[in-house]
Amino acid sequence: MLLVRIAETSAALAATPSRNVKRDLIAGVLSEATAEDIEIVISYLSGRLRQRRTGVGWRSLLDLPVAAAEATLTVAEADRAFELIADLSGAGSTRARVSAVVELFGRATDSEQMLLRGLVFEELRQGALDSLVQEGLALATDVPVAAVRRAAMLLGSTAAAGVVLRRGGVDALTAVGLTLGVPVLPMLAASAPDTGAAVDKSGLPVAVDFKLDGIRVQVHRDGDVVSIYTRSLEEITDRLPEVVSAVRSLAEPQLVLDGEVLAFRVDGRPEAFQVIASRTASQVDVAAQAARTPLSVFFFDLLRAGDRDLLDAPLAQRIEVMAEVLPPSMIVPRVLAEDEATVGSVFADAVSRGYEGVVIKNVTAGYAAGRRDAGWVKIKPRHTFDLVVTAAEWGHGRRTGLLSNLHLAARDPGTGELIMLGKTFKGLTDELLRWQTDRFLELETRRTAGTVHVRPQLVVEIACDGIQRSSRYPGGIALRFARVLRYRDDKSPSEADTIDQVRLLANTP
DNA sequence: GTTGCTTATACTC
DNA sequence: TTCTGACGCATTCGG
DNA sequence: CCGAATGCGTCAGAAGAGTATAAGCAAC
Repeated sequence: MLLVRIAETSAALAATPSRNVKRDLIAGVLSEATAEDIEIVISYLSGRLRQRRTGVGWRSLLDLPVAAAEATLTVAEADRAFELIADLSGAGSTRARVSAVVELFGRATDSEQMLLRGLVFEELRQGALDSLVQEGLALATDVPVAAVRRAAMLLGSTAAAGVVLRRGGVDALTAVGLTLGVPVLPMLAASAPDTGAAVDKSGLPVAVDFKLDGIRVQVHRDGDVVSIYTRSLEEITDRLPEVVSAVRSLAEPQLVLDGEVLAFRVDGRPEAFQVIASRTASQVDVAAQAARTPLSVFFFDLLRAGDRDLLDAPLAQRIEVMAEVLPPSMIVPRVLAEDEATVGSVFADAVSRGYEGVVIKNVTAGYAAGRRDAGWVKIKPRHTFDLVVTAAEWGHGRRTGLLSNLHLAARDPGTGELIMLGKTFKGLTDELLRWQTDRFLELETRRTAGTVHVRPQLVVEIACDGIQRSSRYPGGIALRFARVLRYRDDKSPSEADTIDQVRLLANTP
């Protein structure tokens, strides 16, 4: 298939708001794709390259060659080019990568260059990603969407499901099962502001799991072979030797487990997220790091034990089997709750012991991978501060022409200076965006690239999940997941919160 | 040639 | 990771 | 009884914080 077919479809997708029209457009392209092309075509339609990392970023795409006049590139040729580019390494590879990129883009027309750019950045902005492609695939092949979704979850991608479907038809698609060593898309949790809202979503009874602020891991074991995958299904087995040996020590030889790795401080409270993230991201000198910061693994789900496939079993049953095959020390702290009051007390207990909150899980629900429905609902405490806006950045995409990203600062009670703690663009309605754009332009003092600096006059109430150590910001701390709640018209900057008040969050025992 | 700093990329939440 | 807004579908409301 | 209004689930897209690593480059 010619790449221009995808490029034109992508443009058409972007041009229509209707999900049904998008689905039909996708189905049209997929019905034309050959068995050889189908994986690439599905990948591209859902806005992704097949290659996980190519080493090509915005810098490499700064100056692109003049576009080709005629559309000759095929999807297979584009894929092969990215395959070669991804393989480059060592001295001189940066230059080689640039010239390979230039060559590829030089063969692409204008619309194809736009498509390739979108694929590289995963910012196609055509209003269709995986789920709509799944609907299109189902329509094109006359297969129920649910069957496509299920195979995609079990195989880790829609593209993989499409290959099976094209090669072996519906029968092959429905025959796809959980396979040891093939990671499944992880189940995701919805969120709720408090226990009442959470229980409304999940129903009762529920398992109330402590929410561990670490790194999600999916662990497969087939005898001596243990594989560990991240949330995005990247394999990180070699980075977590203690998890490998912990799982190898279990009696059950065949397992698929879902859990979180965590580290502890000497006082027994969980380490900061950054410490665990650093461990999980490190590939060099793993043994020394493991000695310095040992990780613990806590599993909260079990999808396979021996020949028992538990994917569709209710959580209550999966919990029972977990108790059979795992020692209590490897199971997430968890309480079964019949009522909201119990959920509330477990939440309070988890937070007071330094955990991130809780995730409540309906005990009748199966493992619905890749979906963010009401089966799991997370609850986290919400901290709020009144901070001063010192600048705002011009938005992109649907926020073009609007001042969007706010620079937030707290007062230094000693000097009276404002100390920047981070930025946020979240929580702003369209109306608020328009209002603040006008207001900031009135308060403008100077302008730097993409940023309008303003007189520190406006106070916003900001919610965040917590604070973290920062080497970037002058106060040594930064806000985690900051979002705007409202402007405090009733407060002047002198009444905003101080950096000391913000720091108190870090020092909770 | 080695060392140390900077930049780009890719990943976690 | 969080949040807002738009779409599509099902259910309820009103003349 | 039928079209309009409303509610809800699902999806897309706006962009934050940190950390590690490889390659490039300047200084010794």
